[in-house]
Amino acid sequence: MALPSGPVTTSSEAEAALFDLVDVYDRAYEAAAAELSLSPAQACVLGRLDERRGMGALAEELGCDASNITQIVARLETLGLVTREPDPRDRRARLVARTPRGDEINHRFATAFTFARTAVGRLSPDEQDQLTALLRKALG
Amino acid sequence: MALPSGPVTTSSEAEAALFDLVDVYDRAYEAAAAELSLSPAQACVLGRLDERRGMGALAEELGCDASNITQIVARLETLGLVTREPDPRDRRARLVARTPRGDEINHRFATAFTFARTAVGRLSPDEQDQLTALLRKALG
DNA sequence: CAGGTTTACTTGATTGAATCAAGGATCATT
DNA sequence: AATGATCCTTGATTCAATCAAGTAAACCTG
Repeated sequence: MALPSGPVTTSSEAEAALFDLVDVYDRAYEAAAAELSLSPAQACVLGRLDERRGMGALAEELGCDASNITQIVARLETLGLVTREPDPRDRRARLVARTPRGDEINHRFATAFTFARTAVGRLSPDEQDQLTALLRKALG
Repeated sequence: MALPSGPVTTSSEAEAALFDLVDVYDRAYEAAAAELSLSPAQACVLGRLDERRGMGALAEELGCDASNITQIVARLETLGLVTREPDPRDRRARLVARTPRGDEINHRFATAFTFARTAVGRLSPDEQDQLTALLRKALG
C-alpha cells in the first residue's frame, strides 16, 4: 500500500476533507487492483486501452517515461491481458490492445473499484451537481 | 511520477471530477516532495513527526508493514532529517523525531505543497463549507 | 536518393517502495 | 525462571520509476 499523500498541516476543514477523500480513493483503487492481482499501475494502463494505441501515447497521457510503459505493458503481456503488435503504418511503433481476458479483467476491476461510484451515490442528483461545480471551481 | 489512479469508466460528471481532483492532488504532492529531493513516502513520514513517536505507531497510522517504515526512516536518518533514539521506557522500541533540519525541510515542504490550500482558496467561505459537507457525506 | 536528424521503442542499470519470512532483543505474564 | 508476545531489523523479492544508451524506422533536406 502506498503511503498517503499528506497531511502536512491541514489548516482548514475543507483541506482535511480533500485529504481524506484522496487517501480513501487511492487506497480503494489499490485494493480493487489487488483483488485482481494487479498493481495500481497495471490496472491504470489496462484501463486506458479501450482502444488500441501506441506506447508513446500511453506514456504521454500518463506523464511518465516511455521505458516505464514498456515495462508495465510487458508484464501485462506476460499475464495475457494485452497484446503488443507492430503498427502496420509505422514499423517503429507498437500498438497495444487488450486481449479478451484483458477486457474481462478490466471489467472486473471496474466493478471492484466501487469507491467513486459509491461516494457519489450517497449524494442526491442536486448535490452531485454542486459537488462537481465546487470541485471544478477549486481545480481552477 | 506514480501513474494516476483511474479513470476506469467514469459514468458521471461527479466521478470524473473526483478523479481529476485525486490525480492533480497526488501529482502536486509528488512535485512538492521532489522540489525538496524527497520521495512522497519520505515527505509523508516526515510530516507525521510533529511529535516524536515509535516506528510501530507510524506503521499503524500509515497502514503499512513495520519493515517499510524501518527502510524509509533509515533514509531520512541518512539525510539528517530524523533521529532514531532508544525509548528509555522500552528498550525494544525506537523513538523517531525530526532534527532541526528535518523541521526546516518539513516546513518548506508544507509551503511547497500549495495545492490543497490554493484549491480551497478559490472557493468562498460558504462554498468551502458546502464542499466539506458534501465530501463528508460522500465519504459516508 | 544519400546523409543526417528525429521519432518510437527497448535495454540495462539504479533507486526506492512495499511485502513477506525470519530472527534478535526486550518486555510481560505466569 | 520460562513462555509467549511485542518492537523492530534484516534479507530476499517484486515492481515502479527514471536515466542513459542503443536500435530501427521514418522523415527531411539538400
